[in-house]
Amino acid sequence: MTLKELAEELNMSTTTVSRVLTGQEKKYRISDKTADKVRAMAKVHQFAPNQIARNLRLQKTNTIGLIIPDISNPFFANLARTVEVELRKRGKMVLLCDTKDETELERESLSLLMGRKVDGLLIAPIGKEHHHLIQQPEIPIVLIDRYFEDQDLSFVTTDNFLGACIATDFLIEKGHRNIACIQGLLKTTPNEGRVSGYKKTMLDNGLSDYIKVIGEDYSIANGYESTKTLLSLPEVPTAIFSLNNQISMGVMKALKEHRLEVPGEVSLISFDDQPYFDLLSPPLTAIKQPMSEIGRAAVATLFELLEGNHPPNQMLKPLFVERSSVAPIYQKP
Amino acid sequence: MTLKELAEELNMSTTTVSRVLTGQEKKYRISDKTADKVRAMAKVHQFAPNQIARNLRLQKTNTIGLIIPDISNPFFANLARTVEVELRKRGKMVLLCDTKDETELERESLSLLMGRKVDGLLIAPIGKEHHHLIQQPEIPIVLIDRYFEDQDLSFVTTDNFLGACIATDFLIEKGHRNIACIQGLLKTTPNEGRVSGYKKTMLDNGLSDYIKVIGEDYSIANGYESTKTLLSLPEVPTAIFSLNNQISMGVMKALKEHRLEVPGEVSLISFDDQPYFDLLSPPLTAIKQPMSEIGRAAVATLFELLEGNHPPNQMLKPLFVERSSVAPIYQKP
DNA sequence: GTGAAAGCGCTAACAA
DNA sequence: TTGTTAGCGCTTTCAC
Repeated sequence: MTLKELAEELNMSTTTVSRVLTGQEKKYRISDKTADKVRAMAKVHQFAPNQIARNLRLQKTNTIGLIIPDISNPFFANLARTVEVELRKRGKMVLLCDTKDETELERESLSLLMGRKVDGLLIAPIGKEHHHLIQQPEIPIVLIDRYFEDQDLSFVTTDNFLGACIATDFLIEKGHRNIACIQGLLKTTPNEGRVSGYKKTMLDNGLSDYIKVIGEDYSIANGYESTKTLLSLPEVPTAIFSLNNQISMGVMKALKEHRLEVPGEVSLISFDDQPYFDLLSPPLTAIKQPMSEIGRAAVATLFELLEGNHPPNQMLKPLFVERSSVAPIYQKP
Repeated sequence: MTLKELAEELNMSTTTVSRVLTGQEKKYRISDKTADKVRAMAKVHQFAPNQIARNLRLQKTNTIGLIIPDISNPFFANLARTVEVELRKRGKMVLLCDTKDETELERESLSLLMGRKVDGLLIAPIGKEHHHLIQQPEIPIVLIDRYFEDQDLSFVTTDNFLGACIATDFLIEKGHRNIACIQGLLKTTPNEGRVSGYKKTMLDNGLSDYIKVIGEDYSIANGYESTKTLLSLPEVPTAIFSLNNQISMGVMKALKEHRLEVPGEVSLISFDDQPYFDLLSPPLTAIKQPMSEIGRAAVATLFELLEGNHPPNQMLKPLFVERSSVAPIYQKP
């Protein structure tokens, strides 16, 4: 049923009906009697305005595009959930695009979403290239997790540097000196932040000789291979700091294969906490990113942008979740 | 830039431009020269048609609504990924709704998506109520995972009955007799299928005295509490069959707290495989649902429906993934 | 207080 | 081979 049909049935103009249904009755001083009649009839017919027509007329879709590299990664799945819930609260819906970590798909997603005239964009970019992120015409964009120093797009992210400092500090306090770091995707801001935090802390503690960064992406395979490499070193590290959850899984797998006990023989801290970390053997000590906060902050930032403001970028504090994958070094002389 | 502006710049009618850009040049025998000019100019201006206007005119949005109870559950996250990728291949985008396992939100999502005139709906329903799933006007709907016997909506699901039979059979073959089953949400088809499979297999093997079904939803808490109850029984089961991944996490937690060794003292099989099952201690034996296949089948079914066909419902075969959480019973007399 | 009519940007029936 | 025009369903300016 259309607005027009409804109006005909009521013997009124579409204007009046529309005004009542969009809550502008006061503004146009429509009589209560008329308004009530309209509402009653609308209810009877379960009338719902055609959003497409509405969008076209209003030049606004109440739709936000959400672009993420891999929704099957729990990190992003959690993010997607918070974002969806927050946006819905504010009357927006989300068009989801999974880029499968392929820049080409990211580019494509972006133009598809622009064609659909989304009101704004929430992007967890892949991060290798990023100039395609700025589109014509410009619409509000908030980057999540990864961002770019040479572009002034708004972003919300974890304070990766701080997180890495906390993790490294903790290991050092437990007496570790030979601490290796297995990194994720090179040249992406989170990775660089984490690596810097690690390096800085090592340096500050006079452990520059032990600084060892290895690895190249956020994958199980990378964690696995990198660990194997570390184990083949003349001086095997007593602790590993792994820069995301997937890498940690690879590390665990390799360690298990080599029958090395954690934390007895090798200690491990992971960036990115996950619910199942509790159930691993041993339960993994981790730096937890505040996912819900990130999601909420991203949405809030986007709304500021939509309202024409200039919200500040946000670096949210990570949490330290101590479990039992780190042992003091003096246990093993 | 709009089609009209483009046409003006080319000194042509919008009709011609539209025809070329929608690939109907042959049909209307538009001269190559004209067509080339149009394409060239469109490229120069990076013209992309306004999809909102297009949708309104065509009465079709090329958008599919995806409604799921919890995208942060890896089961649904995986599903969402396959679905998104498959739909995109076929030129559709997805509007995502997370219902947080609340029927009210499911209802709301449905009407929001109807208002946006999605071409079809993919729903993993919560399953407690379901009459709101049939909307006016009717549009193609495919249910995923859960479905309803008394409604003839198309569905794609795992053969839950078969999966449960395989799991139970395996335990029995290993010599277990006292096998408990921790179930998920009551009165939902997957749960009922799994429970029936368990019961049937126990019955067929003359173990009716040992049939024990406990639990009430798909949560970690339920797995945890139910396990505690089982452990307080005079005759503690030698094996537990847990009906989903979340429940299994709760089971593991409770078992760990009680310092019961798996599989030494209690064996465990889980419905729903997850990547991290490999890393648990011990690695969990599981019944794996073919997520990618389910996603692909759901999309394929939806397209059949969109084309006016009557595709058959699908029950896909689960896979048995043997790891090391089940021990033969004679190890423990 | 209410309504007529224009127009958002596109496609397609009909005309030429 | 190309163009004119109506209309998808809604909101809103302007008029009464």
